Amino acid sequence: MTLAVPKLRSCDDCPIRYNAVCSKCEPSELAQLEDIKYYRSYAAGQPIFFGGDPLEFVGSVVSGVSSLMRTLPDGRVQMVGLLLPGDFMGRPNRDTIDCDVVAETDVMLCCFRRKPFEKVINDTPHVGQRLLEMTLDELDAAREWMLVLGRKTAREKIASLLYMIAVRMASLKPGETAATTFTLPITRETMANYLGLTIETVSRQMSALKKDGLIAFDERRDIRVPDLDALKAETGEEGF
Amino acid sequence: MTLAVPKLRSCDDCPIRYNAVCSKCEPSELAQLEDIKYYRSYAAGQPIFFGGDPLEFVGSVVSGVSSLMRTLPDGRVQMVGLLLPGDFMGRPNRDTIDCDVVAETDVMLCCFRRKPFEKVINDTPHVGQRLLEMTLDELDAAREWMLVLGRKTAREKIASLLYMIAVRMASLKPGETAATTFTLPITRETMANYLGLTIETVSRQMSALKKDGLIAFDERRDIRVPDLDALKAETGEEGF
DNA sequence: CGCGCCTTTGAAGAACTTCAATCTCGGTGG
DNA sequence: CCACCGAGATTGAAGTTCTTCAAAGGCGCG
Repeated sequence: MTLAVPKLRSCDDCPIRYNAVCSKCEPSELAQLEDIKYYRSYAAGQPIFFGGDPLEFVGSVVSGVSSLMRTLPDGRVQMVGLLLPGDFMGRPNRDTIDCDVVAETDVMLCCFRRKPFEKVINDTPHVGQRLLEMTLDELDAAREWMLVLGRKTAREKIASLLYMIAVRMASLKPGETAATTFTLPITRETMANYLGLTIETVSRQMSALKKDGLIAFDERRDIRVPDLDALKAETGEEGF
Repeated sequence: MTLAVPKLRSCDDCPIRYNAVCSKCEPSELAQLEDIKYYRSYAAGQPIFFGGDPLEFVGSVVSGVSSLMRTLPDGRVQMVGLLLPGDFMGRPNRDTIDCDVVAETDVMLCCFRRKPFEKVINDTPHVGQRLLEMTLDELDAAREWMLVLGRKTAREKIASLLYMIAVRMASLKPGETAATTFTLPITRETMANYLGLTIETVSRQMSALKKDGLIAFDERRDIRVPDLDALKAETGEEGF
């Protein structure tokens, strides 16, 4: 199921060299990581981890987008994280993974077997420090998302998701602060599972935002935002 | 507004010595922390931080319960974290705090000015390692909560909150795995703000759970759970 | 061309909120 | 001592939002 492993070899050429968990590493630390790293690729739609499975490796998203999801016994699903290039997957000192992880687009990972990675964390300072920073940022994002899930209307939820994706996709290309056009990396169903809505409500609100001129799209995935501030005003986060 | 500062002095006697951010410290590390620590107390209802304020100190909850909350410009509120004894507040390498923090009960904190605390993290391994562990646990909890907020019914939300509090309160007293009686540290309004509900819905569902014999209470805060498994079955997390 | 997947749209129904009234209890002052 | 007051909590009725159920449209692929 995995795609052909790409030829990337040196960390120097890596697109996430300065965002990922390795970004604070000194040359000697980087060499240790480079020794134990390996790449894996997944096609869009493929599972990367199943919740409850032994956590054999951890790693960084090099390219593509993947999701973390939690599932209730009766099948209800909630997405709990969106991993873009640079984001880290898995956690040290934990034998099993607690979420399903899915490749939303074609994904390439830079992986480390968990035990050797834990050794690097214990023996050197900068990987653990960077991982702490990244984890704190993710915690902030999760809390922001709790506000969206708990207190926003369907329309505000959609606007918040689109706005977040516009900003995060843009931040991957240095120079831009927010993209006015982007391709949604996820389906309507995944959007619904992010927002705690049904697919029908997502569709209706997307149509409503389109009718109101806040977004435009013909192909269902290619979104254009004529006025990013106007979209932001729909998120409920703006003063007035 | 702060209460009289209590007389706790030595870390050896500290009730959270083996849970908190200092729990992995070796004697020399503990001595560094002990040098810079100081205590603060807050009465129930008092604010500890306002979102956006400069983050002058970080610290651990020694006793009591406090909440993290986010607020939308129009006044909608969502609680995004519940801090029990041992939990850590604030984050290193961040100049401002992004949530309001409120004392739900009388609270005592063991505080460190942020800059010296950052120095300890940079100079010694075990505080940062422990903080990473704790942050990862909080991230797991936040994601669990996203599932509650996004996909559970009002009844399941209430059951989930009560169950979580029963388990977490019990885990503070070694030996118990879950308490069958406990005092709710929060008002109905705070419960509503945790669960993304209105106060009326919380009240109705509490009454319904009481009528169904899943919980009992006379005083509004003192909850008894006759059958913890039966309560868990109402959370939606059980197989069937 | 026809099938399947994803999406959109409509209509009916359920869950939760809103608005409003009442209740309980602890504290305060007459 | 007791009546009153206010904050928190409960309960009822009406209203809104979102979901559920149902049908149909669009697009890619064999």
